[in-house]
Amino acid sequence: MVTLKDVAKRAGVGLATASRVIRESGSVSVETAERVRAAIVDLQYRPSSIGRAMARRSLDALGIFVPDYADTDVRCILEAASREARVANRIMFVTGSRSDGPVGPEAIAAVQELLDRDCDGILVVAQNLEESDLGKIASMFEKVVFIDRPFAGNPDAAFHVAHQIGGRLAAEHLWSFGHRHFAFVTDSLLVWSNAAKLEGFRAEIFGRGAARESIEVFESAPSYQGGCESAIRILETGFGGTAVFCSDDSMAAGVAAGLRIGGVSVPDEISVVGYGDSYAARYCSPPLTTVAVPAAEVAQQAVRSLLRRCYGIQCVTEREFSPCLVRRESSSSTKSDRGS
Amino acid sequence: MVTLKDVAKRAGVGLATASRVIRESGSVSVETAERVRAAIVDLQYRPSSIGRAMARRSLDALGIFVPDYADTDVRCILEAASREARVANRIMFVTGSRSDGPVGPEAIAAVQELLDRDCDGILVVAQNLEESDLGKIASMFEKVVFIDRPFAGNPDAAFHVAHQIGGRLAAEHLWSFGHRHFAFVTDSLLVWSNAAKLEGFRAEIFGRGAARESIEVFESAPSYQGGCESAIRILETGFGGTAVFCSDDSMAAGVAAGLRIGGVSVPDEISVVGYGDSYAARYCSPPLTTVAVPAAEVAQQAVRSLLRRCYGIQCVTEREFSPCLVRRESSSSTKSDRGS
DNA sequence: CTGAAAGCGCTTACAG
DNA sequence: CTGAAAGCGCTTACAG
Repeated sequence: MVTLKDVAKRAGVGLATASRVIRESGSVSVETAERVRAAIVDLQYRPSSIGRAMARRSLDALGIFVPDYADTDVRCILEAASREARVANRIMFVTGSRSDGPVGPEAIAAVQELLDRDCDGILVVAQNLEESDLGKIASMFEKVVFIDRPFAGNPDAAFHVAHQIGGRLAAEHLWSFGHRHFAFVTDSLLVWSNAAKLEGFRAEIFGRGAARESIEVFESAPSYQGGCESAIRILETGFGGTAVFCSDDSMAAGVAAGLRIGGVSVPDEISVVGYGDSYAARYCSPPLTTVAVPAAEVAQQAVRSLLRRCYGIQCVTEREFSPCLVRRESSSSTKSDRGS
Repeated sequence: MVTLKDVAKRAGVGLATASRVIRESGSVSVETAERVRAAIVDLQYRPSSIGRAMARRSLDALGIFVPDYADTDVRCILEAASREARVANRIMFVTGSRSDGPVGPEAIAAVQELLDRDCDGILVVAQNLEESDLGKIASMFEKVVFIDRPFAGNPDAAFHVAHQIGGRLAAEHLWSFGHRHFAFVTDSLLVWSNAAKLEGFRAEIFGRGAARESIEVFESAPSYQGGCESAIRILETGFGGTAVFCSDDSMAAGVAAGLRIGGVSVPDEISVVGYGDSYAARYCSPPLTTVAVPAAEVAQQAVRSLLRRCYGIQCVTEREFSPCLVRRESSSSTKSDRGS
């Protein structure tokens, strides 16, 4: 392996000088620099990032933990995060769950591994984590940023979409179409984002004077299958409403299918609104009205804030991320009262 | 920062001994080991991976280049790759394209960066690269493995699905339903996987005695939109066939939609078969018959082969990855000759 | 502008 | 079983 020492010897200079021309720091005379550069080319020298890391005590690396690659947003997050790091001349370590066990312990183990790897900062995709998990992680290491979930213990360390606004948008949209009685379909209200969507939805609906009973909640698995099952339960319970808001597009696609199976037409009899603007929303039939979410921007800003904290790199960082409504064909104005 | 030296001093032993008990290598008396462990706990010592990397001249890290996160398989690939690396106690650096420019130069630049980071081995998701790009990359570094594309320059360094078989499966399926005249819709035959799908499709169809004209090729953008446009062109050219095979599910979903817009029913008048078994296939209407692909296994085996080459870690590695047909509702037996 | 030297935190023959 | 020492490839005061 060719080292700096070889370069210095070849160029007839000291180690320090050779280092200076490579780092382009400090002052070196033009001729000396020229000689060093020639030596580098001759020897095909490549600096060792390990040696540099040793001396500087940093790998210039960030780490990211991704609990669930199946999630729609993860693609955007990873892409935006690795790009943002690269632009700042940092590299990104990725790590995921090892098993399908509870995500809290997985996240903690992963963060520990990332720390053992001497990352300067860590990003945690935290959508399925609980406040207490975030607390534990934050106590392990100071330079952590959470994505897709707020952190009461340190709000500045969390970047996430304002899902309450997403819920409001869906409510507003359905209300304006004349709907007054709703079902909310979700996988679990223990997941922060789902609770936030419902919170916003409720705030908007109740704010317009509707009664508490006008929103019924149904829970099932976070999948097409789960949505289908919810639809069946909705029909079985004699649901008298005209609109279903789902916390996830796959579920919404399943709900639409399940309703159709049950003989209910979408959107003529029941409108369905999804969330996420994923493939499921675009390709299902009818294409879903849904709430689109700026996942990439969230990740980008999260990385930037980490870069600032780790390296003092200054860049503008936004903190507000609002979703927006995408109108498609699964929602329409109420045609008839389904007679409840 | 607490270092090994601190631990050794505290335990009253030499550096070498402390190192031995941490690495659990070499022989150390039970009592000594006990004292060292106590010191580690007392001081909350965490070994520095940078120090270790310096001494061992390896970060125990692999790198992966992902050209396009939008690709369906990428999720599986990243998940499988990072998991497989982690199981072997290695970490994974991720890097993607910086721009939307040509992927060849992007890949080369990324590999160079990964090398500069002292990765021990590199994975390249190579679906959109050309043989010459792979050649250049292979000449930069020996320990590279390509995913999703064969490499004539070194077949053992490439792991990919046998898309020819995927093409055959689609052909077999459609043929058995009585179809004899086809359209193949793709974004570009310059992409290896697309060419392979068509090659397999043709081999099967021609092998059954069909004429060359029985397969017409249409090219458009690799998206729903593109598929839609292809469908319109197919109808405009007075296509007399009864089946469309697409190199990609999104395009197939678009084709189905486009045909419907053109007044042609799917699958009653024209059958559509997609490729990839992505969300688009599951959620579009009608759900698409498609070819499912073992993307995760390909990535897993690619990582394993790299682990073997970089660290001599032995594990069974498969080299054959066959897709399989998923029958859904977009294909059926020919009802009528569309009179060509 | 330049270079010798110390130091970053480990591992690993080697000698005892 | 144990420890002093050399070495991994850089960076960076410091003195000249």
